[in-house]
Amino acid sequence: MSQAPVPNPPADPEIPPHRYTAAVAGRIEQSWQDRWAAEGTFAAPNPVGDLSEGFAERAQARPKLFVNDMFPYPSGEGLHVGHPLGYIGTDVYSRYMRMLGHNVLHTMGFDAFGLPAEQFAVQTGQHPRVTTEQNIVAIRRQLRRLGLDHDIRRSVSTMDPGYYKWTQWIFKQIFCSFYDEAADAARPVEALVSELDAGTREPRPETNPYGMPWSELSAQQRNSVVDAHRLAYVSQAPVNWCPGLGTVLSNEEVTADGRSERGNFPVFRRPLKQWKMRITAYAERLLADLDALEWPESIKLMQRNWIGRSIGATISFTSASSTGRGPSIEVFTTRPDTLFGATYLVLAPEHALVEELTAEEWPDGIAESWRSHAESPAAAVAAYQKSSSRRSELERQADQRVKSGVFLGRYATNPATGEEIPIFIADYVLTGYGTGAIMAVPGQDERDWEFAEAYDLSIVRTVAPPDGFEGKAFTGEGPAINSASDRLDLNGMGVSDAKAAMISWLVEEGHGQARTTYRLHDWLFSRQRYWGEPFPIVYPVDGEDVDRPIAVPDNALPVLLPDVEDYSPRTFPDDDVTSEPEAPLARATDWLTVEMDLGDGLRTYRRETNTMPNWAGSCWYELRYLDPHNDSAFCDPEIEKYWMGPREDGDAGGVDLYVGGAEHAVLHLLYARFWHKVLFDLGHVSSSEPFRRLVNQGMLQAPAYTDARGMYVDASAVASRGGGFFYDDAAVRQEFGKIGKSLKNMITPDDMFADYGADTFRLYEMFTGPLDQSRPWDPKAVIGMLRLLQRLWRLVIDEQTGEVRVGEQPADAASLPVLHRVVDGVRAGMESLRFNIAIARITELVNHATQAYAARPVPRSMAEPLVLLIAPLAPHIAEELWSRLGHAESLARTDFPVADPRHLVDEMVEIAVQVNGKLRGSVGVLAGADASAMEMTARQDPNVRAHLGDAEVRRVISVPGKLVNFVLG
RNA sequence: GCCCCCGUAGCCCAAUGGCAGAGGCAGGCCCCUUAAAAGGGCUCCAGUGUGGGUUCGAGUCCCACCGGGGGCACCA
Repeated sequence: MSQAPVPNPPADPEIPPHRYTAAVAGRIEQSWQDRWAAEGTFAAPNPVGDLSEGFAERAQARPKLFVNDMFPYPSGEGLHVGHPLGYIGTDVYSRYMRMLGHNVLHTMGFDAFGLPAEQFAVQTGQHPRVTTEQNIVAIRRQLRRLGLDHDIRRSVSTMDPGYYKWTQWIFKQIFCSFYDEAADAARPVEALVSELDAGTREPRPETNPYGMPWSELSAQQRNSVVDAHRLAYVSQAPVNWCPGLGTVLSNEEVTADGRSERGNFPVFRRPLKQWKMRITAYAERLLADLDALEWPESIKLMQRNWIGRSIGATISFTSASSTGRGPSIEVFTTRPDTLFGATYLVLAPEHALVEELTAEEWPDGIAESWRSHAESPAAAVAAYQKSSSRRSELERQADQRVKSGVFLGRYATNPATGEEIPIFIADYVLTGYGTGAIMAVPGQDERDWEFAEAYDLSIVRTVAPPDGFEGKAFTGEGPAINSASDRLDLNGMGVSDAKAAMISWLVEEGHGQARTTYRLHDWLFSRQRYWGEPFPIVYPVDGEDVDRPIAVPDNALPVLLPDVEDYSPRTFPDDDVTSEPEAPLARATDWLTVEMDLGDGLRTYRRETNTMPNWAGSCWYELRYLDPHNDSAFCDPEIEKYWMGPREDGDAGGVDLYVGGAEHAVLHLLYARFWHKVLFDLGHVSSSEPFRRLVNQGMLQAPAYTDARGMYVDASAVASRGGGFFYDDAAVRQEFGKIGKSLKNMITPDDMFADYGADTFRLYEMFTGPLDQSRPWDPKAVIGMLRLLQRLWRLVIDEQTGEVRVGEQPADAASLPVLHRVVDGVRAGMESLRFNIAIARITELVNHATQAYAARPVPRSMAEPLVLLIAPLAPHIAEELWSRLGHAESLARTDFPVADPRHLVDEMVEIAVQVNGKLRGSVGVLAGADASAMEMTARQDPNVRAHLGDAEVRRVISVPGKLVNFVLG
C-alpha cells in the first residue's frame, strides 16, 4: 500500500498543499490501520494450536515478549485522554521490542461484568449485555484509532460464555482443592480424602468439631470435614454488608472509614452465610514471592502491609468458674515477653466463648464502673454486644480511643504470675484478627493503658523505660523488669531475648506456642448481584446431603447467566443494618432448580444464586489471551510455558510487562496472584506468578475552571487572554483535577484525533513525563508535538510538490555524532520507559537536520534512521514516510537503529577546570586524554593560573572527559 | 499517629556524585504573509523547597524540617 501522495484539498490556499496537517494525519493513520489489520502485522504466533501459523518463520528463532495492560471496564462514557496513557506506553515499548527482534504479544480485552452496567440496565430497561457490547464496540474503535499494536484475534471479554466457562472451571479447581501444609501447596480434595481414608492424614483440628477420628465419622460428618478444608468454602461469619449496594463486599472493597469503595455507602459487620476463598493459606507465599518481582516498591509495600504478618505467640489462659475450672482462653500476642505484665484479658464482643464465660452474677466487691450499671453480667454483655454490632465501622472510627468494655464477672490465671486477672469484652479487640482475644499489658501497650485507666486496672511495667520517660505505655526497647517467678526469670533481657525465652518456657509448660498471624482475611467471594459469573454450584434440595454445595460437572459448564425480569440488586436505605441480602438470580425461577445425575441418580438441585465478584474475571485473563479460542482448556500448557514460563531457575515467570493504575494494588493484583498460585500448585501453569514486571502509569489531570460562584464551567469554552482565563468574558479560576464530567473538563481521544491526529496525541501523552508519573494535561501544549511531526515530514517530503526530497549523498561529518548520540539516547529512553527523553532526543535530531540541511536534501542515511527511531512512538507517520522512501514492507519488524560507538565520542571535548571545586575555566582536550595531559592543559588556562597563584596544589582530581579540579593546600 | 513517593525557569520536564538545561508549552523579538497562525528563526527566564552533614566536588548520598500526593490506621 504505497499510497499515492495524499491529495491535500487545502481549505486555506495559503497552506502548502502537502503540509502534514491533522487532516492529512487522519487519512494516513486510518489507511495504515487498515493495512495492519489486513496484513495481520501484529499477529503473534503461538508455538502450537490455532494461532500457530507463522511460528517457524516469525517467532521460533526470536526471544518472546508478552506485554499486557490492565484491561478497561467498558463504561458508557468511552475513554478520556487519561485512559490511553498506559496503553500507549505499552504500545511504544512493544513496537520497540518487536523492532529489536522479539516475538511480541500485546493484548487487550474487556472487564465486562460490573455494577455500572447493571445500574444502567435498570435505568434504561436494556439488558446489561446489550449496553456493554455497545460500549465495547465504541472503545474498540477508539483503541484502533490510536494505532495500538494489539493482536486483535486474542481480545477477550469476561462476560462471554466462552470466557466465563473457564472462570467457572477455575473456581471449581479451587473449590476442589485443599491446602496441604506439608507440601506447602494446594492439592486436589480427592487426595485429601484418600489420605484420610488410608489413615495417613488426620483432619485439620478446626475442620472436625465432632471429637472423633475420621474413621468413626458418619458420611455427612466426613462431608463437612472435607468441605471445611476446601480453598473455596461457604461460611457463616461476620462479613461486610452494604445495604446501600444491596450486597456484601470483601475487606479490600471497604475503605478505612468503613464505607464501600464504590458508591461510598456505609458498611456493617454482620454474620451471614457467604462464599469465601482461602487466600490466607497463601499469605506466606504471597509475601515471600513479592521479593523477586520487578514491581514498584510502593506496591510491594502495600501488599506487605495488607498481608500484615505478625510474629508472636498464642498463650492459653485458664479461666475459673463458680464450679471450678472454666474454658481456657487462647490469646495472640506479638509481645510474649510482657506476659508478667498482663493484668487482664479482653475478648472481642463476638468471641465464641463470651456466653460461656459470662458469670451468673457480679462478684462481690467490684467497682461500680465494672458493673456497667447492669444488674447482671449477662445483661451488661447483651447490651454491649447489641450496641457494638449496631455501630457501623464509621461510628467505631469516630469514637476511636474512647475505650469501653464490660467485665464478664470471671477471672483467668496468668500462667507466668499465677495471679487471677479479670476478663473483659471490648470492641477495641477485633474478632477477625489473631484469636479474637488479647492479654492486656497496659505497661507496654497504649490501647491497653487507656482501657486500664478507664477501668482502674492495675498496670505493671515489664520493660524498663529510659530515664526521664514521662509517657504512659512504653513500647520501645529496654531491659525486662518485674518479670521473674520461681520458674522463669527474664529480668535484664532485651525484648527479643525475652521473647525467645518466654516462648520456650510456654512451650515447655504447655501454655502456648510460637505463632504467626496475618492481617489478611479470607476473600469474601459471593455477591448479591445480577451482572456477574454464576457459581458452578448446586445444592441437593433433599436427602442426607441437603444443602451441601456440590460442583456441577465440567461438561455442564458454562453455567449460563439466565435472563431475569429485573436486574437490579435489592438495595436498602444506607443505614438499614437489619436488612438481608437478596440475590437477583433468585428471581430466575425456571433456572433456579435443575434435575441432574451427579452420580447417585437423577435428583433435584437448587442452584447457587450468588454471583462472583467483579474481580473474578480479571484473576486469570492474561492466561486466556494466550489461547483465547481453546474450548478444551483455559490455556494449552505448552502455550502458557512459551509466553509466561520461567526463564531460568528461580524465575517466577509471568507477563513480561504489565501496566496499569496503582489503585489495584491490593485488589486485583493480590487476587490474581492467588489464583495463579493455585493453578501453579495444581500443575496447570508453569509460572508461579502472573506478572513478572509491573509498572503503574501516572494519572493525568486536566485544567478545570470555576466561576465567581465556585461552579465548574465547560473547560473547552474557556479562553486564555493576557495571563487570565475567561468564560463568556467573565474571569474564571483555573485548577487541575481528575478528568471527567464532574469537573466539566472531559477531553476525549476523539477530540485529539480530529484536531491533531493519533500520532501527535501519542507523542504528547508520552512526552509530558515518565510513564509512571502523574502530570497535568495541558491542551495548549499539544501543538508542540504536531510541530515536531511537521518538521519531520518536511525533511522527507516537499510541502509544495509532495515529492520525496531526500538525497543519496553521505551525511555531513558533523551530523554523525548527533545521529548516533540520539540513537543511543532514544534506546535508553525506550528501555527505561522514559519515552519523554526519547522524544527529546528525536526532537534534537529533527532540529539539527532541519538546520543543517535547510537548503539541500537530507541524506537518506540520516532520514531513514530518523524515521525508524520515531516509529514506535508515531507509527503511522513513520510507516508512511518509510513507504515513500521506497520500502514495500511495513517497518514493524525492521531493525531498530544501532548507535556506532565510534561516533559517540567526540575527538575534542570541553572539560571544566575547577579550583577548590569552583569553576574557573574550561579547556578543550583530546577525548582520550589521560589525567596528566588534562592537568597540563588545564594549567595553561589564564584564569585557572590566576586562581592557582603560588599556592600549593595538594591534590588534583581528573575525571576523563569531564573535568580537572585543583585542590589547594 | 505510622509508612511510602515527589519538590529544578511562569508551566511540563532533562541532567552514570563532575560546567544546572536536553526537549516542549507560554512570553518577547524577527522572517514569511494583505492579514493571521497550528509556518520558520532568534531570545528572555531558575542555582535545584528550607537548614545541617558527608565529599576535592551534592539537584543527585545522609539527617531534620516545610510543602504536595498516596497508602495504612484500636491488627494485640
